[in-house]
Amino acid sequence: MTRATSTLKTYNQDCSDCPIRHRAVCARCESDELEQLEQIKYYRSFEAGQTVVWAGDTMDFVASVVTGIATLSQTMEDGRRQMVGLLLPSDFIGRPGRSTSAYDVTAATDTVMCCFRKKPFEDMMLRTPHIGQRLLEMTLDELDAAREWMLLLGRKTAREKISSLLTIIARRDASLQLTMTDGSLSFDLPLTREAMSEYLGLTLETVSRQMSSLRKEGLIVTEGKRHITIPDFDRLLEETGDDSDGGFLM
Amino acid sequence: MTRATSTLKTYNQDCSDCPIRHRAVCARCESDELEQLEQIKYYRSFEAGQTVVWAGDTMDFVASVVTGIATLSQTMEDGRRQMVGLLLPSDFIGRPGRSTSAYDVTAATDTVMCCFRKKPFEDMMLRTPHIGQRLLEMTLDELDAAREWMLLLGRKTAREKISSLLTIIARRDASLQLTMTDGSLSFDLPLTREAMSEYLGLTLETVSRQMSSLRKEGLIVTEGKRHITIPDFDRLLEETGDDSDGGFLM
DNA sequence: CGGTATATTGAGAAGAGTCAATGCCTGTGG
DNA sequence: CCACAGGCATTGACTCTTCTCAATATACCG
Repeated sequence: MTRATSTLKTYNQDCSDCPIRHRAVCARCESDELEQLEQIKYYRSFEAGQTVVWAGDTMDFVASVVTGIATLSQTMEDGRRQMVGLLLPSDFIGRPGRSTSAYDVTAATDTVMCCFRKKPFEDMMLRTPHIGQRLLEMTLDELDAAREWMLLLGRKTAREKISSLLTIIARRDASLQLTMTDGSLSFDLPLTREAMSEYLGLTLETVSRQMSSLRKEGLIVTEGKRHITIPDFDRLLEETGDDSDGGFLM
Repeated sequence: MTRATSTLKTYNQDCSDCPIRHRAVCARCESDELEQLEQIKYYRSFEAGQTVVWAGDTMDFVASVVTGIATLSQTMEDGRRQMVGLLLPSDFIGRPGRSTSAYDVTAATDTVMCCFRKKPFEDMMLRTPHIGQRLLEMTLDELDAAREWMLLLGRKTAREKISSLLTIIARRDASLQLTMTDGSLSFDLPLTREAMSEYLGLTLETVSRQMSSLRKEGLIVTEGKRHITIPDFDRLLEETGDDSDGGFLM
């Protein structure tokens, strides 16, 4: 692997500049602990579409997503695929104490990861409770997310599934940063139709049809293939099947 | 709450006699740590069908399932329900650091739980790494299980879903204890058809039809409503859609 | 022995899948 | 700078699985 690109260089300096410093597995670390982590960390970048590891392959590192989006998916013998996780910046990849990956890990967009060599990381976990504590917290959050996704996969209609996915991505983009003006939200879909279908347990065609149907009804506006605007977020929310008032609004 | 029943008494003595001693959240505890846990633990029993907590209710305890089976499920406004977890003996209920339950917790069979008052348990977690470590391990296992279930919910056919559920229950019963004679397995289904349908993301009628179909083809034999015999486990395994050789056989 | 829960079965409707054709961006090379 | 290729997305027609609604049947409880 060649020298880090300039994008990478930006991060390769110092944990204190890191955009995910306070949300990742290192969130609770003190500065001396961060120094130790810096000894065993290195950055890797992946292009959109590139596979990070295949299910069953040995993984000699664990990692945090710094920028970009990665996906976890499972494949059946006959090729049916189901995405089982969507990894956003600060999310953790790999399982301490296990040497192989249980899932295919793929970069959905261009992605930068902060990797730790597995053995040193595991050793450090033993003497640094802050890491294990934070990892427990993050794992519990992921478990909640997985369970919410189970409800979507098991019980929601195609239209509800699409609406749910769009609101989730919109919410995330809105909270993490950008783009709300008059009350409308607008963002770039980081997933292809195929990736969406793998996430939602649908076929690509059904995804496409439902997107068209939402577009025809004015619930979303599309621009090019991937840019989405949601003129009225609450109206889209009503299509998700979720408790409209219950959950927190962004 | 009245005095413990005779069944409860059996457990109420001593962690060292506990049937889940080496698998539950306390698995790694030393004897002095167990003594501390004994100070804050108490047993509760639930009858089949009884609700342990409703989603949204405050939960002032966390618990381990000692005997029996409990379920976690989510409900949509219009009544659609999806089970998101099946809790077997040694599984953990509740989330440290959260005061309300995210799910309905229901006893599927008569169940005994070893409960810990939440606040003392959380305090103890802070000074007892063994507990947090074990909980992390268990949570990662649950996350894996949830992700496997996502594949089932998103991609498997009704027949594959039923076969998968039956093999999972059969495997568990076989490993935990009993009943294999000539190569056939036999066990009591701990779930009603309705509970099965909630778990599998199907309707009750579809569950029933698929059970009948498996019965007609001789893949299972039923006796009464709930007792199942699997004459040829491998043959049933082929119906699950899973990698036949890959995974460990019981 | 009857009553109530639970489970089975049937017929028809509906949602999503399949197969196939067409359309639309993006980026590359002439 | 334009044209065209290749990947991605859309749309259509038809099929098939699963759901829905409704009627029985069967097991389990007192």
